[in-house]
Amino acid sequence: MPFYVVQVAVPVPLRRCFDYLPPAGEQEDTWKPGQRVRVNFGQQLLTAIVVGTAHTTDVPTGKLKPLLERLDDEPLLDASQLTLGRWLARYYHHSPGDVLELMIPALLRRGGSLQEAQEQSWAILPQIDSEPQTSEPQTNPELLSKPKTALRGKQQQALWQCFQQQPVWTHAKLTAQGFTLAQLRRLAELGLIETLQRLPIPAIAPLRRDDLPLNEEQHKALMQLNQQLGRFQPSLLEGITGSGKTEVYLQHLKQVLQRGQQVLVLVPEIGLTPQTVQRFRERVDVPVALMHSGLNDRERLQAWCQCRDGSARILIGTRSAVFTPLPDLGLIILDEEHDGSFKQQDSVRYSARDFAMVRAKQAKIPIVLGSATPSLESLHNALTGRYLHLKLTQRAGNAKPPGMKLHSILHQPLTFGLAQPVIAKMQQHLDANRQVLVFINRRGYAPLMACQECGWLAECRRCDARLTLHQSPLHLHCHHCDFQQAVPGFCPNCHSDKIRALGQGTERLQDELSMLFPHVPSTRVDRDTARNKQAFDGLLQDIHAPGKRLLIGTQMLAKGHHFPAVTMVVIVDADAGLFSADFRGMEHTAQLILQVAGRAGRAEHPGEVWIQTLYADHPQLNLLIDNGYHALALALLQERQQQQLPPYSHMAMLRAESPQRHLAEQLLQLARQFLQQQSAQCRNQPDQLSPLVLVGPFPAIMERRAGRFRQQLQLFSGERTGLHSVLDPLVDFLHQQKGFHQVRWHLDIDPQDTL
DNA sequence: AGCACGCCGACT
DNA sequence: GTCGGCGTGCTC
Repeated sequence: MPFYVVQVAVPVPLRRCFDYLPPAGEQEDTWKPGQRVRVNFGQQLLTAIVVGTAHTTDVPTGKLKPLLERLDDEPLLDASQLTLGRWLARYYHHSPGDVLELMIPALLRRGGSLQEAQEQSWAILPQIDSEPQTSEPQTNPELLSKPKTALRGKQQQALWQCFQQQPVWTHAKLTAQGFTLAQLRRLAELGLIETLQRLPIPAIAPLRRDDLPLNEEQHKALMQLNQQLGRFQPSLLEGITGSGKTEVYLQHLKQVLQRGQQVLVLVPEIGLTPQTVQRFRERVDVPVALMHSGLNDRERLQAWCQCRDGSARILIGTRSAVFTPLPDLGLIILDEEHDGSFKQQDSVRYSARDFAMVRAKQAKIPIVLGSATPSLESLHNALTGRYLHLKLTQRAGNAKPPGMKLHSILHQPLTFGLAQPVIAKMQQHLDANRQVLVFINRRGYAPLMACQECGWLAECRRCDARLTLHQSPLHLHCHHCDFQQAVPGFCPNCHSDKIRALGQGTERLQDELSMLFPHVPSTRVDRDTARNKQAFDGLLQDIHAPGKRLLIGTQMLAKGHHFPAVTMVVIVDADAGLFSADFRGMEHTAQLILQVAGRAGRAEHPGEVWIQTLYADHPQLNLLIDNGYHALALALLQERQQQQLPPYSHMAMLRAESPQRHLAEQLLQLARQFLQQQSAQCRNQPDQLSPLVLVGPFPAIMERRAGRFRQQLQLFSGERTGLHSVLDPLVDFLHQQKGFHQVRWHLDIDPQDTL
């Protein structure tokens, strides 16, 4: 047998693969890319992925170690997924191991088997007493007459009761209720229940709603989408809030399902609500799988398997669901495509939107990006004809668009941060038994705690930030590093007892509104009140109670949920977002304002939106209010073009942080020098690429965070290939640098936040 | 990322 | 004399 080595990707952040010797006698063609193997790597035992075999290797023979064990006969990832993995590793400049971590569920990453994952549910067996004429030989005779008497112990009785109420249970759910494996085995021995080889797909609600009637625009969009089936074609569905995008998705994806294909639906983290899922489940009669952060490892693996073996036909999921194997994938829908949660902000900083685009292209299938407020990147692609541009400009049904109004608070007396006309208007809506939503993008009681005698401010020890005062429970909290401390009784600087809360957060606003409107119930929705899913569901239940109500909240309240009883929205302070240092600041502010505004008047009552601002003549804010998002977006695109910012250039960001200010900056200075040399060399070559523009290094907006000083270097280029060709040498160069102790750095491709 | 090796300060 | 601090280098 000729000499060969097996190349594997190891789960370490090293940007290369490693060669191993096959166990004696193993034929070369038994190694298939995508199989998992166990390897000794340094001093550790790891699970790695086969990427190929080779007849030569650069590694000295003495260094080669043998593979220990093959975990899969058939590859876990198919050729197309491995290709996508390679793209991901190259594009985001990460190791193949890091990338495969993303593509494989945690349970399998740790060496678990597919079967193991699927044996973990139990089902009731058909009972003898319902068919008394036959008796099976293995059945316990005691059971024939009185099944329950054979069950010893209260726990077994209770377990049996569970199965009579619901025929199939996952192992995890039963153990969560305190039942043990021994009790389950006892019931299985008695022939009452059995384990299932595969978890059955949840039953479909019998209710199968008919298609809703479409208006002319929706119909036109649907017809255009239906023409794209079976080939790669991106579309941008730009539809104002309430224009019925979801109905278009639903009727379109039915076409795909009818072709026998699967559909992947990606939603923002906060958007995967029971209502959303219910809406899909009640309209299609195929199994729907879910993938989101609320699942445990086993549930996640089960959903993954159902998609991979084709038993689930629709997958609805958040960012990471974009990697799920779907052999018959026929369509990708990515809703709220502008949402920041599609970009991962740590480890592999990938964009699920951009990756979905690559995946759709590879699979030769259509992809639909939907948004009321598309990102300038996607809008640019639509305007230049790379995407099919579909627009929905009318609200579906009888709903009227909300009236938006800028309200100047310049020189105006404010009561609890609200202008008199705004309060009067709120009173009107509440008197009419309607709900009023008050948006303030700051949680806690007050953003500042200050001494009135000496001007001392409560600051975080580890960040360049002030501590936020929280009332219940009473404490000071840093929203950037999670540092918490007690509220001092007197000023630590001058010992005065005149320390006061300055400014207003959701907690304080709720208190103050209860003074202004003493008999109106209120619900606050922010990260503190909606700490977990149960708490959030409880709040939503309150909100859906009939009658007048004040809703106070941060952007948590603005995303994903429908509040049909809200007829007025107040944006307490629009100004914070107007002068952001981030070049995407205005884009994000406009998206947020429209998202909040979209909560008003979704039913037949017209809504109104009051936006308080000191800058009522701010040209871009006025453009948004008078002419809408699209008009503002065009103006912002023009600015971006003038400044050669994305989407008119490509961007990467090198960030570094360290406990010592100068080390982070020094490393980025070296990086800058290196990049300048590199791009000078490139320019001497005949196939001249567009120049590399370097900005920085400069300190991040909040330089010190959690005790580390943060610096950044921005890279821009007109051509993606030109930009990327310089990044691999850069990463190698950075790895070679010595003496930068405790400097952490990372490369962010197409960064979302540039602060 | 881990993990080991190695070279300097404070302990039985 | 050792225990252990973390700086440095390597992983097929």
